[in-house]
Amino acid sequence: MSTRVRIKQADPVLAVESVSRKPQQGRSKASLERMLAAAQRLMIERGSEEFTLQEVSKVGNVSIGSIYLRFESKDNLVRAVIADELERIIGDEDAMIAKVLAASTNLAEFIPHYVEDFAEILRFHAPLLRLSMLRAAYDPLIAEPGKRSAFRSVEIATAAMLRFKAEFGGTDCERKAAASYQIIFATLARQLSLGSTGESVHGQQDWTLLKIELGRMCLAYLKSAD
Amino acid sequence: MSTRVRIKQADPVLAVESVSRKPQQGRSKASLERMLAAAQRLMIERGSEEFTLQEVSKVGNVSIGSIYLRFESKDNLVRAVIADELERIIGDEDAMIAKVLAASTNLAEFIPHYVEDFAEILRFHAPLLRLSMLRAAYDPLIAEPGKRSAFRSVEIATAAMLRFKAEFGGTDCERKAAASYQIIFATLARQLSLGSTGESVHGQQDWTLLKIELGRMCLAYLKSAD
Amino acid sequence: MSTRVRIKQADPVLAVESVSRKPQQGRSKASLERMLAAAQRLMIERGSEEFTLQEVSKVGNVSIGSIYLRFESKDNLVRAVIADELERIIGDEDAMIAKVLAASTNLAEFIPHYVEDFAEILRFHAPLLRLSMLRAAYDPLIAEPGKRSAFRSVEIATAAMLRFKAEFGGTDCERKAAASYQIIFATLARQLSLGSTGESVHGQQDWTLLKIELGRMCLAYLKSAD
Amino acid sequence: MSTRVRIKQADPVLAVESVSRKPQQGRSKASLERMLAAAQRLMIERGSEEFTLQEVSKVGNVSIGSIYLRFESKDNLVRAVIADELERIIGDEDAMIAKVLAASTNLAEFIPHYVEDFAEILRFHAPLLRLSMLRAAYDPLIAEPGKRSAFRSVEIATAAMLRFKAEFGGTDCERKAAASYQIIFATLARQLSLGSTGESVHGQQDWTLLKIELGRMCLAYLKSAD
DNA sequence: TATGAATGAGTATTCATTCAT
DNA sequence: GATGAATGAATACTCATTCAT
Repeated sequence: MSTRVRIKQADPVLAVESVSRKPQQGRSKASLERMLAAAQRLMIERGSEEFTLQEVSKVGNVSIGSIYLRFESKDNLVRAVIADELERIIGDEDAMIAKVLAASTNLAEFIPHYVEDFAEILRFHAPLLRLSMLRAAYDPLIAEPGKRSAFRSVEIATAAMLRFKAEFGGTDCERKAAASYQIIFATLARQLSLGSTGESVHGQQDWTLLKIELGRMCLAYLKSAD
Repeated sequence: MSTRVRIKQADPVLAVESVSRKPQQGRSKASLERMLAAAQRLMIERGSEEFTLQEVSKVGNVSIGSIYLRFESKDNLVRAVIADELERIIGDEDAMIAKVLAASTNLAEFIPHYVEDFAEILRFHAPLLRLSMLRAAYDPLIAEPGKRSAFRSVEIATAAMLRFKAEFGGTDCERKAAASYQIIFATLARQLSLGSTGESVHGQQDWTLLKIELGRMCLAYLKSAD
Repeated sequence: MSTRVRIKQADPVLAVESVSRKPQQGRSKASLERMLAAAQRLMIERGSEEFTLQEVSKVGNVSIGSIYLRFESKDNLVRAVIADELERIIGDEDAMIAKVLAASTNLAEFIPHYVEDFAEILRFHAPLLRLSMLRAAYDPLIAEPGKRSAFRSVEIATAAMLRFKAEFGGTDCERKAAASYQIIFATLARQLSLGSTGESVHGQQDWTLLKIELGRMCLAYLKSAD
Repeated sequence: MSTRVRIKQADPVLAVESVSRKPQQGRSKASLERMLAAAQRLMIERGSEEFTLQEVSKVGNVSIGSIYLRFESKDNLVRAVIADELERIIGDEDAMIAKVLAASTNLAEFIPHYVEDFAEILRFHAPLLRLSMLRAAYDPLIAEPGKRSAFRSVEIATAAMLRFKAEFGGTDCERKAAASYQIIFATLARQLSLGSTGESVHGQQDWTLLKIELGRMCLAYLKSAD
């Protein structure tokens, strides 16, 4: 498979339909789904892209030829798996923000709730999100949709915080909201090893505690006068 | 090289002396250093462990046989490079903390200064630190020293903050200091792509700004009464 | 596609009707012609048999299944294309000989004219003729019709020369006529890379010159007393 | 293996030493020779380049890795086999010309003798010469040395004929000598299927006869006044 | 009849590791 | 000790052929 360096530039769009060769239906569709599911499963189990097409063929009960009928290369299969996941994450976040906003009447309610639910989404998607971020570092075809989904995440989160702008201390609310998002995401991501930080996997204890403190810190910051 | 999965359990100690087969001296020592330097250089240049021993042999002007005389496997060579780096990072942090403490008379001086200098250390060691964290995810032989160096980092940082315990708001200063460290580290790490987060590489602007806000947030949090 | 070695012995007849599975008519006929034309075009463009049935399907607007409905294998499709071409070459030669004879009143007029027009026919059919000869080396099913068309070519050419038998020097006119044909054909074929002879592709200059000298040589030979 | 189209341009030199990675000696040398001999044998047996490296490995009793230690690719191995053969052909021709010249006191003795001996050399090297010419059509790395060896062949042959220039009829002896060479080579090559001409492999009878007539034709031509 | 999706055997190439010198 | 040539398992990708619809 291509090493980091050999990625060829190509069409930057990347939903499954764009990496996959054709829209499919019926048996074809089922076969496409089986190979995507098999690849996804292997990627999650292994925590890496180190699986062989032979394995996908066996696990997904699809012939190798079939895979090449849908995907130009193993790289494109991996990209499709990741692109799918990114789509799902965006959907989950949209829904989550709506739900949390509906349940919150002020900033002090919103922030901890958001941290909690955002953490849950990240935890759920952690395995593939991790691979997505790793690959984005050298594959522009993943970097692009990765960036898009990240921007989307920033936007909906800061927009939500700014609903409570009146409670913010100081001026420059946008800056504060943006910084809060960055810090929340970075901290959660690290706990989930999205950024692979060595001692990462803490006990449940630390993790719960950290989420609480993270909320407190953001609240203190957003409300602070200066 | 072994895939994530194939790591064999082995002696968990890992300073260079422990991965290397023998204590060396003179010519031998020089040769050992050349192979470590070559491997390090390749890892930094490539941003990955995708180098061949053939390359190490050429770059470091060492024979392949020599490498196997010192290291049981390519994995062990990589581990030694990482272990070395972790040692150096610890040293740098110790010195940095001492310097920043000496220059700070209160928390409001200490925090931004610490964020700034810690960021610099992480930036300097980013390439290998990234590989270290990536590998720690599946290689217990790296996870262990990684954890040790991370604990050390937490300890000296929180100890330093606690020097200004009197300025903290609320009770439970230890918890606040620890959370502050976690959040500072996570945020800095993410900006440096230590956790490869897609849109990661921000402009100088964002980066500078974020460090400032990070300091403000921590200060607000540490000083807040509740 | 079968390698040189794997050619299966089979019915040695080979006009299109013999390789094709059934006599066709109407829509079927048109489809058969489209696949033959597509294959021919690809063989000429590529200068080899390295095309895929997928490509024939696309270029000829025929389904792969259709191809297998007419031909037992890709090999047979290729054979049909070649057999067609051999038929056409024979027709062209017949017409050419008649025309050249009609225009010539003696050997000195006939020979250069024949060389010129024969060269033109070979040039026109060169791409497929080349493939035909290459394949004949290992495929008996092509060797056979190749031989037939070659014999035909010898026969009509020598018969034509022998019209001017009275002008020949020495005895054994048949032998001389046959040798002349062989040498003319071999020389022309080589210039057209039919036999791929390395430095083959000469300039227009050499080519024109060689045809002239070839005529002179044959004339000198045919007329020489001994 | 690369299709006709994918040949990469590269250093145009091509003796074995240039395609092979290093000058070798002792065991190394023997191993290099075994793989060359195995490849050569397979190419001759198959009459094509359709052999696998697995086969070379088995036949030559060399590991696949060893092959890649000497040759960058299967293509380069094939090139080396061909380049070797071209070298040998040049040597044989030089010796042959010298011998024939020494034994001939006039053109009528030289020409048939030359045709005979040249035919023998071509027959001996026919199998690889054929592959060489086939490959030269699309591989510049073979076209170049092929051209060189062809030019050499033309030069020494025409120079030899011109020793008997005094016996030539007409003017423009160089042109006649050159044309004679072209026609002799083309005719012999075709009989040996170097140009794969379908009915090619004639009986011993025809072949012997043709060589005689070829000599007569050249003599008649060279001596003819006009 | 006609279609074209599915199949899977076959092959060049890489690179960690060994071991004869 | 030191060398680096030799080893061979492992893997992405192609394409003729089949067969369910």
